Amino acid sequence: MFNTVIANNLKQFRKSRGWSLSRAALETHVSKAMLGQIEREESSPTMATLWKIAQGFHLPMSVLLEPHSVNPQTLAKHSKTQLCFDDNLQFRVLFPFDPLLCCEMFAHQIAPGKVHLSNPHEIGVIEDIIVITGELQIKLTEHWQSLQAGDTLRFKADQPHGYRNCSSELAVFHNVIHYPKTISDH
Amino acid sequence: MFNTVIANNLKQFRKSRGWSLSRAALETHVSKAMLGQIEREESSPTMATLWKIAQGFHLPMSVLLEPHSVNPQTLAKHSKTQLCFDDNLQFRVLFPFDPLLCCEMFAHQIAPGKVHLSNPHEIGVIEDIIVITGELQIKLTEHWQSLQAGDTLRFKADQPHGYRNCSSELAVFHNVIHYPKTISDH
DNA sequence: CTCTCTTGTACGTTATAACGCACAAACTAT
DNA sequence: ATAGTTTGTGCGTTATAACGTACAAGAGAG
Repeated sequence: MFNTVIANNLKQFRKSRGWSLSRAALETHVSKAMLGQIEREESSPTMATLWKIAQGFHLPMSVLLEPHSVNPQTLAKHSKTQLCFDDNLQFRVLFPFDPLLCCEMFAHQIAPGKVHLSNPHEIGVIEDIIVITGELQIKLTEHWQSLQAGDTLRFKADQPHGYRNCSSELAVFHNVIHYPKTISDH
Repeated sequence: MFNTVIANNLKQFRKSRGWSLSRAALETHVSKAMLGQIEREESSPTMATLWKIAQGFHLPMSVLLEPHSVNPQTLAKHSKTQLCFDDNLQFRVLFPFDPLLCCEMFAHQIAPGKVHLSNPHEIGVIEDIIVITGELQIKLTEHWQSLQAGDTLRFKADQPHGYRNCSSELAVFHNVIHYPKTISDH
């Protein structure tokens, strides 16, 4: 269940920071005993507690809630991966989320005539678009704008946005998602 | 705080479904009284409870957790820029250095038979390579390795490294340079 | 109109999250 | 080697989540 994801993520981030339970308790204002319980999946934390933990680690909530494989601090290499199909937008992971860099990267393809509308990310998330081939239209604040191959666009992704391809050729673009490094900016 | 986000989202989705608290309780196996408490922000739900709610509404957790506020604005947009020439490596800026994100991004081209050796960056700098077209060889720790189009590589750039193109076609790759957060003056 | 059903809230009870503290084991310094 | 400090776990206590139930108000049916 979901408590496993949180337990693994909390353990991973605490270890990568080199924090003891006591240090983490000081930083998060959640008791050492409770942090231990969460890591051992002996308790399901409330949202308020999870929020304190995320604040203390200066991480967005989503990072605590998403399943992660362990990302080593050493070199990472990825060969061209299989396309995944998600509605009208095909994608593959170029770099999975890295808690140190607070970003992840995808390569997307959108076929002629297809539209994809994205749900907003949490506050503070910024996205980069780099058009590789074709022509991509992107919708921001209810307004569609056109990007050519070689164009780039950076926008706040904590708002609804969308992609579509009105041309007659496949559009390929890369998407870097930057997560906020601190939550205290809210 | 975060309970407000959840309260608003729960209310919104329940209303849009036309579900009463009783119906939602049946679907989610969370008591009517608790759902009401959550919506009125009188209680901070545990992750286990939230999971049941998401399941009952057939929604991913993230939809319950993300604020749906509108914060529209394009941060940066760049059309295809002019190539610069730097020894054997041609480049153009995709995104200039951003002190908030602590990264910058370039598109590079290296012609057949050319080699480029880079001096080490300061300690902590990490580089991403995304090969767009052609075949690129990259030298790390005195060892050349080959990357194909679609491959990615992340490495520590605070050590000597190099690029070369041994093929008969132009190689194009993108390069994201992540600077450590503590050295945001670039 | 009256009667029945539905709805959301309040309240007391039960279950469990979250806490402070003690302590054994491990680690560090002399 | 010993002494002191740190670490993570277990336990009992406190706080609160989650529950079932009662009920006033609202909605719908006849």
